[in-house]
Amino acid sequence: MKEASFPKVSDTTHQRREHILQAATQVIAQDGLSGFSVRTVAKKAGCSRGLVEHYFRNKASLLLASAEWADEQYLHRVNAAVAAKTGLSALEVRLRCLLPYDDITLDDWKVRVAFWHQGTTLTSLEGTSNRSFYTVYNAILKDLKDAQEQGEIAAKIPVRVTSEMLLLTVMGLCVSCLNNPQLRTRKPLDRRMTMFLNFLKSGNVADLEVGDPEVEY
Amino acid sequence: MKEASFPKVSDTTHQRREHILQAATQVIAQDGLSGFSVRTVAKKAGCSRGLVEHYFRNKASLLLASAEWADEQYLHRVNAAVAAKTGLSALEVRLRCLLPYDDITLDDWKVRVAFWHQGTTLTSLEGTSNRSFYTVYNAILKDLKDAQEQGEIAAKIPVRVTSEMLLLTVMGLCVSCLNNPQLRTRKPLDRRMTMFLNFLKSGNVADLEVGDPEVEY
DNA sequence: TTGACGGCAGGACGACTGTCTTGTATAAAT
DNA sequence: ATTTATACAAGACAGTCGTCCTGCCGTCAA
Repeated sequence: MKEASFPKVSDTTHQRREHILQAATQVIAQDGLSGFSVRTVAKKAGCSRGLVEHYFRNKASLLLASAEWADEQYLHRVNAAVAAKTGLSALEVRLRCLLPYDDITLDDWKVRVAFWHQGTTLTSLEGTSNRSFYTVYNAILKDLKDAQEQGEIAAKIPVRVTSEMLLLTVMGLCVSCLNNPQLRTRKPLDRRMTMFLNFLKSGNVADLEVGDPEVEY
Repeated sequence: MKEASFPKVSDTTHQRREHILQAATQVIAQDGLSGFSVRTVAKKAGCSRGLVEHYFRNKASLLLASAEWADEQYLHRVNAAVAAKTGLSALEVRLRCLLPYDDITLDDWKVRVAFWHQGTTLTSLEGTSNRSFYTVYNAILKDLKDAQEQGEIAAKIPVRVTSEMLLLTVMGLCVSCLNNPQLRTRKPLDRRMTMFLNFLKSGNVADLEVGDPEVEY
């Protein structure tokens, strides 16, 4: 076998690749897809165009790799945060990892929306967005099932549709935060977070309201 | 007063402007923002670059006008569909107008996502997206209040947070449809629609489930 | 009849794009 | 020691971009 004798991909090589991908997602978050070019990514990464082209066949594959990398990064973060938690407490940190409490998660959502948009044109990106949706969905579903087994929530709650609705709502909330600076501050987000959890525990819409709304529309 | 003697904006002038705006949103829906240029819009509208530049100072203002136009178009459609309805039935058609049942509403969401993305960079677009969100929110809120007065839903349902959650969920659902072709067909959308409505009427999560899910994740 | 002017078309230009290509330096394989 | 392959840099090029600019044509004012 020839492959076995080939030198393993060195650490620095892998690191440089990741470095470029990080730069790429930063460019997208800061300047959008219109500011995303091989040159700007190279500049952000502090290297030459040649290097970027060396690691990525062309612009499209750089974009695809960036989408996958951004997704992985989120999964790493959430897995570290959830740690050994299960049930409702796991669900809570999982959702909190999504909410744009800081600039990092806000940039995450900017990047996600960028890829959603790009996915409407470039079909190769469709799969990535879709896969990451179902990854989060399944994680939430498992949390809810655990919560049910542990008796944290009622047994008659339909976990599948509830998981989906929860995720969809959080998605809607996060993209709303993108163009509403008022919304993406600690208090409004926390209020909605406790709303969701109380709602799950009681299972009744009447218990949705938690305190006064912080903004009047 | 000099303005009074000026000839009114002729119908053809106004129509040509709208024609260009329609072409612009079509370009965005079909080819995305990366395919959106003065030249491509002109070609789609069947006129010259000069004409586009004549009606719109520059590319940015064309983009902004397109965002506002797309928003108006949706409002016209939904107002015509809602007509004299009130309460839950009004709410239902309002939400159904959002769901991507056909290519028109699907393109609508493509365009919306495009502007969300653009809004993360171009702050002049932020306001438009935000305003249109609260327009829909207020409409839903009114429907829910009416439904409450008419006794269609329980009096103790907190209408404000419920309206918000409903809208956020639908937003999340619609963007999910963008990169999940399975989801944007009649049956899955209808199932979720009746879920939402049943949920409002009963007010209990336990009643969320409606039939079997059409897709297993 | 002359002149002004708005609707409209398209040329010109400099900036930027993705990609192809050639270059050099370093390290591994023979 | 010499070949081979890889890591990396940057020049060249053809194309597209937004915008400015000039010009044509029709209409209305004087």
